Amino acid sequence: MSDMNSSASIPAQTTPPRTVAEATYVALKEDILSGAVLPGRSLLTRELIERYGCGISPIREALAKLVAEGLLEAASHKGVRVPLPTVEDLNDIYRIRIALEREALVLAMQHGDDHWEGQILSAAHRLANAPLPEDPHDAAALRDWEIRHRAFHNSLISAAPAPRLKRLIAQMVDQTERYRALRLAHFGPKDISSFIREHDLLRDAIIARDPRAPDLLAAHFESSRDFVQKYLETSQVESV
Amino acid sequence: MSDMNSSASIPAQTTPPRTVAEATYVALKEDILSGAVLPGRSLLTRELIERYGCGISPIREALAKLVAEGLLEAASHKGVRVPLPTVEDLNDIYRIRIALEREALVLAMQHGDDHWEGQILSAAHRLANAPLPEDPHDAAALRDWEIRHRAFHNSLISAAPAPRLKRLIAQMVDQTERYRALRLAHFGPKDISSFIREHDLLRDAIIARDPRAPDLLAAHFESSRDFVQKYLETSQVESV
DNA sequence: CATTATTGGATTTTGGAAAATAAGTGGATC
DNA sequence: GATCCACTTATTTTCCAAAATCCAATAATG
Repeated sequence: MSDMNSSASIPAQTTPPRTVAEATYVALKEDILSGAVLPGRSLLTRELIERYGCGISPIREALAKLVAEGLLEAASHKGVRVPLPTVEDLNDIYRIRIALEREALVLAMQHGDDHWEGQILSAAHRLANAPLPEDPHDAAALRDWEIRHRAFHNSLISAAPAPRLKRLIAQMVDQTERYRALRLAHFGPKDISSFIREHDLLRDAIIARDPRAPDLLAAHFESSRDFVQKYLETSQVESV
Repeated sequence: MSDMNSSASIPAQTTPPRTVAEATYVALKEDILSGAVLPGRSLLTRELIERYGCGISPIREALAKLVAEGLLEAASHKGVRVPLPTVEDLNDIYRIRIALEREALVLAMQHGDDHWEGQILSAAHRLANAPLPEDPHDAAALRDWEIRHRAFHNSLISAAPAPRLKRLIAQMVDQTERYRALRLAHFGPKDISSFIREHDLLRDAIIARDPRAPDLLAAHFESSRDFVQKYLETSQVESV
């Protein structure tokens, strides 16, 4: 009971994969989000079998799941590939995420009790204690910060009694993760302090049940989107 | 070139299934939405193979896709089943749908041209010309009305340049379809005329770019949700 | 020379059979 | 009489080989 939630070995309450297909799904997803599999290039079944050391069926099942989530795109008889990052796609994704998270936050603020508030304060504290490193190449520290950042945003809407809504939000969070590298690579000290302030304001507004909190959350995501968009446009020419 | 788009043989631009898995997916989905496979009962792979006359692989792929869409729920090593309809689930689904469609409508009203307006007027006309039958047991007429109703709502947001958003909305529409039977069975003359009026107001507000149109759309869905909810609560005891 | 068929190789898709897991059953023990 | 354990059955999950399909390069034709 002492270390049920304190264990930070694995983000969230990751249940151990019960089938090969699940394990493959998790591994493949991580490789997509981390950028290990390049956008645009189509994934060959044969290579995937070697890489993840299993048969066709689990691969196929994992691919189908990722396609349904939108993390991969498929053309019949032509394989699957990671969609290319574009400004249009970025806007499309953030628009959905903002609409859904706003809804979830309203719900959470209606139904959340003091236990929920405690979770938010705890997650905010843990986020504040792992500041973004000045050096954008410190992968381990960046990853740690990302996990805590995710945990913070997750805590905000955790009290919403809407499992489908929360599952959809999780999917959109994954989608925005695809742009993670682009975002973290360009973080400067000024952006960091601005981000921290937004998080603090958000936390306080939510705890105080300030009706403007959902707008703050939306604005937070919009600034995050704009930040990525700025560097996506410039790097558009370089890549591919 | 003459009849590229004019052919109305099949609703929407239903591309013919290119693989067995696709065909199975479509058939199984239709069976779920129409209520042919009962909620709660777990689907046996063996039975599905017989029913749809194919091997395991396409079945498995179709199931995976439907699970990812939320139309089926799966437990590891314990098969899949149609989720039981509940008031909580209904609210969860409609909450998502309303948030997303509102967003899409705002976008469509910004980007829609007169071609889009024409599509709306056309779809509205076709909906008005196929009034809901007085007899709630006229399955063919009900189905025809449903198709036109869907086409109308689809036309409203068709101009939104947001493929991911529209795909997600389509998924949510499917989810609400699960409650189709419950909704159509209890439609009375009063409900019908009320529905028609809401559609007309919506059409006019959107064409006129009335900023209150998104609110009208949300209210339309809310009344639809409340209608289903009323009869879901009473029938909860009977079934299962 | 441009355009259309053909062919070969690569890739996806499928069906069935084997392995792994969960559920059900009966009997022995306390 | 109730509980637990070993065993049997049912079901899901996985693997693999064969069939269907697609793509690109080549040959043939006007």
